Amino acid sequence: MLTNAAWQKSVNSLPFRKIPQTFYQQAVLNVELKLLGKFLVKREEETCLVGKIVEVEAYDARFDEASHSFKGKTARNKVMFQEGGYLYVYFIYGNHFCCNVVCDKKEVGAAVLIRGIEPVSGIDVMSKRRFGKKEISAKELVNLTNGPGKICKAFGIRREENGTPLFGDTLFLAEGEKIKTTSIGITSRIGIKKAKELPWRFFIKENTFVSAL
DNA sequence: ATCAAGATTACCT
DNA sequence: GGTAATCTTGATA
Repeated sequence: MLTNAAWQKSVNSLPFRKIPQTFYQQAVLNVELKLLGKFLVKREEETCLVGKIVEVEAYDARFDEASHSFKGKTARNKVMFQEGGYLYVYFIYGNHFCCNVVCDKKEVGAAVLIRGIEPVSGIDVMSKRRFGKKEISAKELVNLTNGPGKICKAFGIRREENGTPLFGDTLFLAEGEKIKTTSIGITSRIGIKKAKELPWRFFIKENTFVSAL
């Protein structure tokens, strides 16, 4: 186990520029658009897991019946009502965790679901968690993090990570690739029954780690 | 106390 | 393309 000072030093020496909390405190659709191409970074004891965000969906308490926050604050969704910059993690279908980036001001109740990630570093750790082995086939690789539940499994994001500040040192977002407007696809969101008409799913076109067309 | 729904995934034909 | 698995949550009584 690293000492606190050594930990701090190793975090600061990473080749990633951490996104400040103020970034998250703007309108959810603005944040959502800029999330594409950024890196999700998770520091663990032995490794550093990194992945590029390639698919996202916005949810908003104010005009969006599909959002967990639509009917107001509850024990489950209260993190969504904090000011932007925290991770909202929920458990679904008795099996899976999904993670969201909380946006906008306090009490707004808006967040962006991370649906697709292109693995960059720590792939053997992700593989072990998803498939129980470090070596995986090409077919397994494309299935590693191309869905919200798969991402949380691979990155080890569970109940304990709910409410984690994204401006801390263990789990954060970092500057990534600039994505051209022309290579961004926009559709309605996946897997919901209400508010299907809202075109709030953004993804990087042609990227293999997008969960669906 | 009971119950139905759910921001998914894996596996089947 | 279809569906079973699995259990937490929030609503209702």
